[in-house]
Amino acid sequence: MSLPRLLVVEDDPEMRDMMVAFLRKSGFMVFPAVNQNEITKVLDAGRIDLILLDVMLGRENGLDICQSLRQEYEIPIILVSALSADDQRMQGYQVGADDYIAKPFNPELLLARVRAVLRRGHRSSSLTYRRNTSVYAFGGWTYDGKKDVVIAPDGFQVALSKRETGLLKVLLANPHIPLTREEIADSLDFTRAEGNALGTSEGRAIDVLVGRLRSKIEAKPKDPEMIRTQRGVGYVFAVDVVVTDG
Amino acid sequence: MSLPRLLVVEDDPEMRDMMVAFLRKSGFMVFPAVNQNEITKVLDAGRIDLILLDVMLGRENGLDICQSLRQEYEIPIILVSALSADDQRMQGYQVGADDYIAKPFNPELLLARVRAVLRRGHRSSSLTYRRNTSVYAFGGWTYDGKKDVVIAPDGFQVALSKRETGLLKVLLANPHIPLTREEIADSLDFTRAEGNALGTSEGRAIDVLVGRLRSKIEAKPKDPEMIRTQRGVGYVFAVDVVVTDG
DNA sequence: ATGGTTTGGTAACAGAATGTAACAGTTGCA
DNA sequence: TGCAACTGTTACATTCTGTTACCAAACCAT
Repeated sequence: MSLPRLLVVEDDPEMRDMMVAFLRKSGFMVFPAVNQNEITKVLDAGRIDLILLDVMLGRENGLDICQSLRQEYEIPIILVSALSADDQRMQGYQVGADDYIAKPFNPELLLARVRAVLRRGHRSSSLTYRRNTSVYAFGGWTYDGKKDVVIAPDGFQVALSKRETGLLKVLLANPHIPLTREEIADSLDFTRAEGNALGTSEGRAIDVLVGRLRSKIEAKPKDPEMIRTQRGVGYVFAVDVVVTDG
Repeated sequence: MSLPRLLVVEDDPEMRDMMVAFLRKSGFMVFPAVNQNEITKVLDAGRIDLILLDVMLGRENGLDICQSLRQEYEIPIILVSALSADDQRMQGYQVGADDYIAKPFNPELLLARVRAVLRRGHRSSSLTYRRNTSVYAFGGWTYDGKKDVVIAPDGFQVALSKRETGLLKVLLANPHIPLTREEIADSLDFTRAEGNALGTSEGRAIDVLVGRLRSKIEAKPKDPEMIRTQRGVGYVFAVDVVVTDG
């Protein structure tokens, strides 16, 4: 099969060259662009499977470009930004971005996100978005958001604590998407300053919480199949999730 | 589906920014306003699903604004106030507010209230508001306010004490809305200074009362389905309530 | 292949929050 | 007036959750 074709939109030469080189080494065909004019040329020239779009583009704005692209293309878009403004991320999802990565980022995380978005294709999914009344089916399990209950494959209800349920919701909202501990913590505790690195024990708290949830929903908690560890990144919910409105 | 759109009316910049940031992170599109003039502009600009309205607005008064809005809009309104005046809360309901939150508040509580009000739409419901002659149906049970009797699903009447009935009324008036122990205590005892934190034993008294009511109306008091515990917040009546005028 | 470093798993602990049995004082009724 | 019911209070038990420490696994340099 052909290599996935990425478009990297970044006006900073050093950053652009670094991203292009790294992604090419990782097995992608990568096309660089500096502004919307160049984006258009690349899109007209051939198939693009995913766009990595910097938000700060000199005189142009990545959010505006994203919105403009959505008028005509269904191509997955990952926004990349150095800014940590809380509302910008939400704005990104509002203009149709599929994911959002904050600079500076671990190249492994970038790779994981790119692969995740490529795998699931274009479909908005965010860390914070949750429909409380939906029913989620995953791996033989069911989570009923309206009744707030978890049903095991054997039909029995499993009691989860508030934090465990919160973590499950985050995972259900982001299947196949690697999540850092910071992202998980942000989703569980909205008062946390987003983007702030976790302290040592805060990160361990996420690890312990993941372990506790695993012990309740994994057939083999020591060899988890649903909540996988992504070393150096965080965790990924490696199971298909079917959502039904309540 | 589209994100719920909230309007936060707060003249204190720090408080407004904090609420806006928190609510945006929680998955809402949030629009700030400082006074009635700005409110009008936001409402004219597009759909608003809920208004969070501070009562103390410099030279303007949130209660007056609420009343004014009710002349023209059916948008749910939650009043937010630092004052603890008992009658102010009643005034709020009288001018058409859907809910009332006293500062300082737990962000989780704010979120829970916003979601509850959005879910049930515009419909007056308050902690203290009670139509004593109504008939309430919930979870197979019935409470007849006129006769002041509780009928179990099996058709038999269940005797509740005065305090237990009082608690039930509070819960029936606020289905799906997390209530703190302070709010429950305020509703049960009108002479209590509203907004005052409960003493240790006062809070335990609410816990014991909840336990006693659970033991009478829950199929499994140790695993309650109607009166759920919301750790760190209080309790929530997690059952649909159908009200019929007597 | 080996040793050192980094990262993640998890058992154990501690503090906070909640459930509840038991007790005592209060209230209402016969 | 006596008694039963009611209700607040207390104390103990249980649950929840963050933190710490130890250990195992993975990774990297030599």
